[in-house]
Amino acid sequence: MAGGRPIRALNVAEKPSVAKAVSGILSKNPSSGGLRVRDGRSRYNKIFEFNYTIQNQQFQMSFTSVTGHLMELEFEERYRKWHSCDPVQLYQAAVKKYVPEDKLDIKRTLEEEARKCQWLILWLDCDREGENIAFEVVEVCKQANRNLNIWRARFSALIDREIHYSMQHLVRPNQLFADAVDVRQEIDLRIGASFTRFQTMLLRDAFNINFTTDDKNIILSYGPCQFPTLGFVVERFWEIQSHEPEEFWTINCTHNLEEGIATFNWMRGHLFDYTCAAIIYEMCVQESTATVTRVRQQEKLKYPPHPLSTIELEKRASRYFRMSSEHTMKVAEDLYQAGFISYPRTETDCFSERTDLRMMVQEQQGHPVWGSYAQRLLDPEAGLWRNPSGGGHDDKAHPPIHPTKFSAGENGWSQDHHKLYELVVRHFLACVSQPAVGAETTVDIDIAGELFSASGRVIMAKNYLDVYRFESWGGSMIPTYNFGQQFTPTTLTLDSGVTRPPPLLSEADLLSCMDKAGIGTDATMHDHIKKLLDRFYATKDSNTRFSPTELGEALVMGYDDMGYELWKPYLRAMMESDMKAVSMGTKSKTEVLETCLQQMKACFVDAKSNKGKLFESMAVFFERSNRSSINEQNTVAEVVRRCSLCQESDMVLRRKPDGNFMVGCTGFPHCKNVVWLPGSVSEAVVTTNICSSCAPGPVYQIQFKFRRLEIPPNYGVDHLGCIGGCDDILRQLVEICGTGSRNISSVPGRGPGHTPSSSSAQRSNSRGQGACLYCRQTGHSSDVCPSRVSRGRNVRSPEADAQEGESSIPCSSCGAPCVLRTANTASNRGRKFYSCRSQECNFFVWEDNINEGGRVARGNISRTASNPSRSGGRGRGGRSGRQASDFAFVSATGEPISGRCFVCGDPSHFANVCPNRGR
DNA sequence: GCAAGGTC
Repeated sequence: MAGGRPIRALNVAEKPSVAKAVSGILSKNPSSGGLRVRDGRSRYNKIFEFNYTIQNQQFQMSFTSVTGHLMELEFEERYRKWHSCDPVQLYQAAVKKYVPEDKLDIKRTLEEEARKCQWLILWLDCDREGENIAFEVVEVCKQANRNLNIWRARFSALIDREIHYSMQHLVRPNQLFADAVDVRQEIDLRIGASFTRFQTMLLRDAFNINFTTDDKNIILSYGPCQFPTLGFVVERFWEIQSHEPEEFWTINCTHNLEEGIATFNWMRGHLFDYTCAAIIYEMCVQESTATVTRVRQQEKLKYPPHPLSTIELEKRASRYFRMSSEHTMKVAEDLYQAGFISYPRTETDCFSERTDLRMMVQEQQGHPVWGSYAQRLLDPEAGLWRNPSGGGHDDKAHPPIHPTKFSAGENGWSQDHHKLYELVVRHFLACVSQPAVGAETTVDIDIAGELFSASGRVIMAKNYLDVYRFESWGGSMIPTYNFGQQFTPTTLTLDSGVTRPPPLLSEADLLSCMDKAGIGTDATMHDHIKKLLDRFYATKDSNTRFSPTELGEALVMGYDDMGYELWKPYLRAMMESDMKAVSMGTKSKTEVLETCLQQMKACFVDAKSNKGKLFESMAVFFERSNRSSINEQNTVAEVVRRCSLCQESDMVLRRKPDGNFMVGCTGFPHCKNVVWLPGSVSEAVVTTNICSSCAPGPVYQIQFKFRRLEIPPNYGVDHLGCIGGCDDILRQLVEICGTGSRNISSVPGRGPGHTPSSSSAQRSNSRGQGACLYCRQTGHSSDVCPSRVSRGRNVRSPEADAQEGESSIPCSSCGAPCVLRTANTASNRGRKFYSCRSQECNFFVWEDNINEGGRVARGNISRTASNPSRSGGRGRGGRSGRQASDFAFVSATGEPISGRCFVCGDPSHFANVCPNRGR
């Protein structure tokens, strides 16, 4: 590059702080002539000036910034109004990128500066969005100065060496990265706007959604990020609702010594089969001497967390302080703006090797609470320092969140500012500390062939736990044992428990789900969560756990009933992989856009024709509204034909407040032309088929669905009909069923459709009333419908567990699997029993014996203090020589319960020695 | 009035 006259270059960063930081670094050299600052058109985006040399060429640098995206994507004016078009048109409607009003001042600064420069150097963040913003800046600057020489600086941290290196090794901007973002923007806009308009106009006025005083303004939004987020909440809620508690049993053993108490856990964990657990327990009781089979001592380390990314900050603030992710980001932004912490929106969880970590620790030495810990960290003799280990994420744009300025608390800080700053500092100090060290002892014992294990832990060095007060690592003592040592347990109990459903999703859980599925970015995840609350789709309790509202559940249920997974994260995942393909150049921008929008349009059209499902799911929770007749004018009605009476307006298909359909003239009340349809219509959709005989045309045919129970058996449920006068079937059904022109209850003999419930009390019970939404049978509600089991809402059903021949329990005699079978003998036909699969073993037990006779001792049963007998018995097979009659059981309350055989019910022996077994 | 993504 030649020397000579200095070149004027305009540098642009993504945010003011980066413009300031990079200018500061580049102007440190005395030859820079110092750093000068002047105002631009925007009060936030200053312009920094300094001199710089790139490969012997002198430059006069101006360095300014934007604030994120400079442009927005929007539909052309004629599509902006909600009623301007059928939402389906939004899949083709023209869109344009423009600079919104509040960014015009930045645009003007860029134009003015660009005119004075020969070079444009782009310092946007080095991610896809940054690259897209770079091209927005290029577009604006090029319009002002077509001859600009355009360069891109690539940097991953605001560190002197790296910034200088970037400036000396400028590259060209990457169009493919920017294209990928263009694809995302367009898809998000078209899908979001079309579905939001569709479902809002369809449902808002049709139902009484009583969330606000003015629920006319409620928006039922759909978005490719917000809906899957709602999906996570609803799915967990359904999982909890469909949980069926299942009883299980476990054997616990304790041993008390002067040194302490050891609690031994059964290696089998727990068994769901009582008989099996009880028989094993019985064996243990009869041969209750415990033998130590292994003593293991190990050093265990508990590592400090990785450096702090945004999602971790949000999750931990939620867990430790119950702060919402949205509030956390607000407070973090304040701390960042005031210079106390680094940039809070980062995916990076590892520090660059060039970061001066020790200097950051030094800053904290004077703090009254954690200052002494910082001092210890810097003392080589303390041996507390450890270079932080990263979690493998790097957004190449920002470092992990860390303190940037010391503070012992500022005057203007709220409690939450204090808490969050403390979390950032303690987390940072923890990251550069040694892990906590513990000595763990594990003792395995054998009782009658069953294995149990106990462990204890002594904390040897707390290390990072000294400063990271949010985490703990419990220590527990265990007495000393030696290999081969034998002892008699102090207690040996058979305890029962019940499986519990998972808890509602916490905010931290929700963030994890989103992170895993790639929903949102570090900077937007909290927005999506907040949107669920703002849209009344979900609520958050004081424990930061989320439940869907009836509205949220109804919407997800509606789409689920249609068979779409629009509420699942797959659409976003598909878009993400397509975006990657675009950014790699393996797929073109147009190809991805066309394919995705084509698929989504087909889905939208299908959803529109299946809107009855959304109506049905909404009707489960909400009353129909009387506003709908007026406001249905606002929905985009489907045109059937030009009105043959007034010949001025269209005849459109409408659904009335009572749920019935009609075709009426839009010229009403001036023109009163109307075609009444049969009252038995449950769904009606105008098709694109044109009737070949009715005139004047076109008259579009309508696809009808009739309620089976309301039409004669010789008529089909599905019918493609015409209202132009040519359709005999339609005419006959009007005669037979009547029209939907009267109130449904006044038509005798007509089966109920989805009659709107008339009170809130009724509404709250609506799930248990009327026909099931799924199979339309009465007697159960849709959420427990057996036909839904396979679709995942009911996680498990008892019927599914009791499959003929399914291997379900280990044989208590030989250990081989027992299978559940159904008897086919004359006396026991249909009766279920378990039998052992082994040819050598003939273990057999009636299932109803287990349920009725087996549970003789509910709750905890344990051995009494009486001495166990080891005298030979009359049993056969397995572990011989046991006799049950010497034993008594006590219940959890200490009352004695005599033992009883689970096979034949005889109290004189146990099942494993039952003479009737296998008969 | 709608999305999600930047950012103040």
